[in-house]
Amino acid sequence: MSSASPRPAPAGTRDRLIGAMLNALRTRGFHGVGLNELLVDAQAPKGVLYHHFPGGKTELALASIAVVVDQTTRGLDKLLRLHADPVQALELWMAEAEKTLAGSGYERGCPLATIALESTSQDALIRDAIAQGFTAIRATLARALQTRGIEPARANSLAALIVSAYEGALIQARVAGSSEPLRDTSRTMLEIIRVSLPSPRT
Amino acid sequence: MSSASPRPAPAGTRDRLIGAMLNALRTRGFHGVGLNELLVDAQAPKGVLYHHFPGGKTELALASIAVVVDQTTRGLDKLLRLHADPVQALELWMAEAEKTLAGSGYERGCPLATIALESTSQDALIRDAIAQGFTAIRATLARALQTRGIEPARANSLAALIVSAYEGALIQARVAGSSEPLRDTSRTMLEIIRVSLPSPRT
Amino acid sequence: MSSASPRPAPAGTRDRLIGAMLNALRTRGFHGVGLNELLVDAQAPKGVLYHHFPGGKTELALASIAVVVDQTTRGLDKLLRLHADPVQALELWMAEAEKTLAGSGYERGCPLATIALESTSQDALIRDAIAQGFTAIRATLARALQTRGIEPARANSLAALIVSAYEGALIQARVAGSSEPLRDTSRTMLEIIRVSLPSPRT
Amino acid sequence: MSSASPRPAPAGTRDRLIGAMLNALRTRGFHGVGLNELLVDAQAPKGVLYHHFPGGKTELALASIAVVVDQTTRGLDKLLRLHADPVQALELWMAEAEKTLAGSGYERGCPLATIALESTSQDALIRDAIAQGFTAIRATLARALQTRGIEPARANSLAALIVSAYEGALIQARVAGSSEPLRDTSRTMLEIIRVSLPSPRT
DNA sequence: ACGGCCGGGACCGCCCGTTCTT
DNA sequence: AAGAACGGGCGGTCCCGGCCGT
Repeated sequence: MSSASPRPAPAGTRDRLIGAMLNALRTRGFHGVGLNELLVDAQAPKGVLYHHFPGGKTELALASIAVVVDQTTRGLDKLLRLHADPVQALELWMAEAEKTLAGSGYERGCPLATIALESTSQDALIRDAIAQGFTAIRATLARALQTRGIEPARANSLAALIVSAYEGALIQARVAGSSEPLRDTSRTMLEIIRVSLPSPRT
Repeated sequence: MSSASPRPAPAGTRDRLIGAMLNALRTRGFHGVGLNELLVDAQAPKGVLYHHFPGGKTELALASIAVVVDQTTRGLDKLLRLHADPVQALELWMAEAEKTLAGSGYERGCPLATIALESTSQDALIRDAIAQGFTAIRATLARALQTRGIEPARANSLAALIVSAYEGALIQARVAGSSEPLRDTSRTMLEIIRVSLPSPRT
Repeated sequence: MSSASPRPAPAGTRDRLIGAMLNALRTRGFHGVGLNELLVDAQAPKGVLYHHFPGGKTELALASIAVVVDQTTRGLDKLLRLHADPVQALELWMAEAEKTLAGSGYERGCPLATIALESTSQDALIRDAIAQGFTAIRATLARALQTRGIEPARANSLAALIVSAYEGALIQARVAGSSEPLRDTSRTMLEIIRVSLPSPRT
Repeated sequence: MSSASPRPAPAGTRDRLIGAMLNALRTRGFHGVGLNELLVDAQAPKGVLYHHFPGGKTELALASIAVVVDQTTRGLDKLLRLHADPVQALELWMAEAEKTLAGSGYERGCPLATIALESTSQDALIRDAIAQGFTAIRATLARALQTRGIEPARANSLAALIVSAYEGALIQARVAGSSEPLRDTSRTMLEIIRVSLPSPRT
C-alpha cells in the first residue's frame, strides 16, 4: 500500500518542508513547533524556507493544509469507488485512521483539527483554507451518499456527522492512548447510519 | 476570612487566572498564548501566578482543565436530570454549545479539545488530566443512558459517539464561522440515536 | 547617595544600556549595530532590555537621544555662562568636540546626526525626538547670543549656522581621519561671526 | 555598442542599481536597506548584481559614491562658471539642495553624509572613497574662490566651512521636516562670507 | 502576598552571498 | 547572463521562570 520507507524520497526540499510541517501539525500543533525543529526534520537550511514560502511559517502551513485536504479527498473517493456499500468504505476509512494513530503511539492525529483550534479569526488565510478543506471533505462524502440514493440535504447532514465523529473520535483516542473511543465511535455511528440508509436492494 | 483587606478581591485572583487560561485555551491554545498576556487579562502581577501555581503555566492549565471538566459534567447531569428524554437533554446541550460559540463570533470552542491536540505524550500530566476528563464526561452520559434502559456496553459506545460528534462539530463550526455544521451534526446524530433507543413507553 | 545595592555595578543597568547605545550611534549608526553587541557592551542579559525599554531598540534609542541632548545643552549653557565672549565659548565647544573625535581615532562623532540620517519619516518618534533635540540646541545658542545684544531673528539664524557647521565639520573630519576640516570650519566660521557681532563695548 | 539586443535596455541595469543604492543611501542608509529591496527597486535579478559588482553591496556603494561625487563637482563647476559672483553661485547650489529635499518630503538628503556616519574605520574602502569625495568637492570650491582672488589657505578654509554648513543644514532640515534651518544656514553663511571677500572691483 | 527586576534561551524573519542549471 | 535554489548566520522580539526586595 503505502510505499517502502518512512523517508524514502529525496523529494524536493519544498515537499520535505511540507512533510515536516504536516507531521508537526499532527503531533504538536502550529504554535507548538519551532521552525528550527521543522528545518532539522526536513534537513533544510533556514534560507530555503523563506525562498519557497515567502509568507513564512503561515504560508508553509497553508501549503500543508492544501496537501492534506487533497490526500484526504482522494483517499475517500478511492475507497467509495471501490466499495458499493458506503458504510463499508467508511468503516475502512476509520480503520485506517485508527491504524495510523495507534501505529504512531497515539501521536499522529488530524492536522486540520489541530490548526483549526489554534487559529484565530485574525488568521483569516488559515481559517479559510481549513474551512474550505472541511467543506471539500464533506462534499466528497455527500456526493457518494447521494449516488446511493440519499437526498442531497440529508447527505450533507450525514457528511457533517461523519466528519464530526471522525475528528472527535481521534481527539479522544489520542489523549486516551487507546483506540477504544475511536472504535466505539466508528462502530456505533456506522451501525445507526446503516439502518437509516435506503435498503441497497435493487 | 475575607475581612478587611487592602485589595478588594484578593481571593479571586486564582479564579481570574484560571478564567484567563480557559479563555486562552478556547481561542488560541496553550502555546498560542503568552504568560504576560494571561496576567494582563487576569489583572494579576507576575509573582502571584507562581504563588498559586508553583508548576507555572502547566499547573495553571491543569487546574483549568479540572474546572472545565467539573463544569461540563455538572451541566450535563443537571440537563439529564431535568429531562426525562435523554435525546431532548442532549439537544439542549448542543444548542447551548452553539449559542456560546456563535455568541463569541465563533471563537470560543472547547478548551479540552484544543489542549488535547497540542499536547504530546511527553506532557503526561496534561494528557492524563484530559483523558480523565473525557472519561468522566462519557461516564456521565453513559450513566444517564443506562438509567433509560440501555445496556452498559452500548451506553458507553453511544457516549463516545456523542462526545466525538460534539467535539468534531465544534471544530467545523468554528472554522466555518457558521453554526451549520454543528446543527447538522447535532440533528442527524440525535435523530438516528432516537430510533436506536428502546421506546420510552411500551 | 545611592545606597548599598546587591550588584556592584555603579551605574544602573538602564544607564549602561543607554551608554552602549550612544556609543553605537556615534560609531556605527542605529542599523549598523546589533542588540547582542549592545548587550555585551553593557554587560546586560537580553531580557532586561525589554524590561527597561518595552519598545525595544527604538525606545532605547529615544532615551539615548534624550540623554545626549540634555548633556549637550547643559554643556553649552555652562560654557556660555563661563565666558563673556560667546565666540570664545564656541571655540572651546568645537575644540572639545575635536578632542573627543580625535581621541577616539576619529570614530566617535555626533549620535544625533547619525540617527537623523538613518531615520525615515516612518520613524516618527525618532524623527520628532531628534528634531526637538536640534531645536533645543539651537535655542540654547540663540538665547546666549541674544544676551549679547543680537536681535532674535539673527540669533536664530546664527544658531542654525553654528549647529550646521558643527555637524558638517564632524562628518568631514571623521571620514578624513583628520581634524583639519573641523578646525578649518571652526576657525573660519567663528572669525567671520566675530566681525558680524556688535562690538563688545569696551 | 547598443546594437540589436534581446532586452530593450540591458546596459542600463548597472545604472539602475546605482540609482537604487543612491536613493537608499539618501533615505535610509547603507545598513537600513536590504539587497532584495534594492533589486526590486532596480528591477534587476539577483545574479546581475554580482555580475556587475563582484564585491557585492559594498562595491555597489563605492560606485554610487563615485557617481554622486562626480555629479556634485560637475554641478558646482558649472554653477561657478556661469556666475561671476561665487556667493550667488553658492546661493543657487543651496537652493537646489533645498528644492530636492523639500520636493521629496524631506527624505532625500546627501548620500555621502549618511554613509560617512555609518562607516567604521574598518570599512576602509568606503571611508577612503568618501574622504576623497569630500576633498574633491572642497577643492572645486577652493579653486573657484582662488580664481576670485582669495589666497589658497583661506580658500581651503572657506571651502571646508561651506561643505560643513551644507551637510549640517541638510541634516537639520531633514529631521525638522522644514527648510527653515537650511535657509537660515545658507543665508547667514553667505552673508558673512560676502563681507569677508575682497570687493570684486575697486 | 506582591511586584520590580533579572536571566538567557529560543522564537520567527530576513540577511547577504554563492552555486548550479537554464 | 539570467534566475532559482541553497546556505547558515544574525536580526530584534518576547518568552517563561525565579530571585529578591518590599
